[in-house]
Amino acid sequence: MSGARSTAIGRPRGFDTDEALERAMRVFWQRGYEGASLTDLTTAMGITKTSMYAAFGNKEELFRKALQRYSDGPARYIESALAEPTARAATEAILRGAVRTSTSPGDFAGCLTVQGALPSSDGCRSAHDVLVEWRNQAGARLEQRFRRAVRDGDLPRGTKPKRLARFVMTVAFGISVQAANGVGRDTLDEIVDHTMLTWPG
Amino acid sequence: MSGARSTAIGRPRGFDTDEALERAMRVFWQRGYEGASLTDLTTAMGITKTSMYAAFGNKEELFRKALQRYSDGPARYIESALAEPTARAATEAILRGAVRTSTSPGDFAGCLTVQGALPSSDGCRSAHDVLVEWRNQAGARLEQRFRRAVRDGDLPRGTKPKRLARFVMTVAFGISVQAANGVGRDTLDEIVDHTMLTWPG
DNA sequence: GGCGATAAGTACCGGCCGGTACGGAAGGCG
DNA sequence: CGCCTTCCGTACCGGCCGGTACTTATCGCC
Repeated sequence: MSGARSTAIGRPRGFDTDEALERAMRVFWQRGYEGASLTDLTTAMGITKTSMYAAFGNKEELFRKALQRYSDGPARYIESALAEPTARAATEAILRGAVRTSTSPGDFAGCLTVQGALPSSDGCRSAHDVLVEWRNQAGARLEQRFRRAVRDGDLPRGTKPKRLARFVMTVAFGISVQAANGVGRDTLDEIVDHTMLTWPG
Repeated sequence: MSGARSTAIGRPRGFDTDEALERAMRVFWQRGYEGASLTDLTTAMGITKTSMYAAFGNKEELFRKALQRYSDGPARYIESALAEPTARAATEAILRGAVRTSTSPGDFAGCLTVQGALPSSDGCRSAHDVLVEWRNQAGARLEQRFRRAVRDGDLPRGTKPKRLARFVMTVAFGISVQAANGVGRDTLDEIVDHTMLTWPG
């Protein structure tokens, strides 16, 4: 991000962009795109609006970068889940990960990518679209993982990867709604238990 | 609502409150509580702000009434689902109903009670709380239905009603997120098919 | 120290937010 | 008809929204 050109000229930045972005991410997580005002964001980030605009562009770009950070941080479990040796293990890792992230103590209930901007008031259309894309892509990657599993004989021959992936993602999304509703970690883990009982084959 | 006192005095109302509320409900459905501005609402309702305030109180009360209308209209399927003869039929009715309502053509994708206000920016805390309450109550009623089913031998003796109800509600919530994501009715029905395969007993 | 470059802080922008004051319009009733 | 009551339309409120112009502070380099 910071050019880090051989020679850095000018007054150096007075804050840590990574930490500021982390804090912004949490505000978006808690309040959603619309609900997070610039005042909320910059206050949490500990900087002024001008600094925010200089460092991140505008609110929309800040959100995009916060979402990226979310993917690399709290939602990293998706990446590692896909690397699990079996489709079943991948699924359970995703669901357990969703539970853990949606209920991490000290953080906020729910999932940034679900709470962020479900409805689409005109003003936040682009944030909405980014999240739709994010969610669909997550499903697509799981589908691809399942497709490979069928090819490898890890899943029964008749299994439809797309359908199974959509089912798993549906449960994952539902989990984050339940978490936002105040349902606790243990209860959500029971839901995962129940879901895993239904595994094909 | 309208007093309808034996003698109606004064200038009569120039619009149909039911239809206005219906239209307001749809705006909330599409945009969520925060995303629906008074201008959006009154424009869709075809009345002025003053008329709206006189007839419904304020934005928050309007939302509450719109939610009630949603319960009595698009979400009526929950009521009838609970009256199904078996727990399995009730579950399938809820899930199919969620699919149908979340994807009714001409209306908007998703479910008012999920899209309405998932995150809680300070300004919409009360709308948020109302929806949390709504969702939890829906789950509680399903749980009670399951509890009866266990008592009646309709569900296997070991079944945990609370757990099963939460699972079903999780899938239902997930369905509405998927619908908001643009997933179509047929695909969602496949998810219901898949879910029903897992029925205990 | 002086200069160029970048960041930080202040004060402000037009616009929309939810909500309201007020005067006129439209009905029943004597 | 006048009168009372209720509703409608306009014009407006303070406050916050996302975003910005301009000044001041802090750096590297010569």
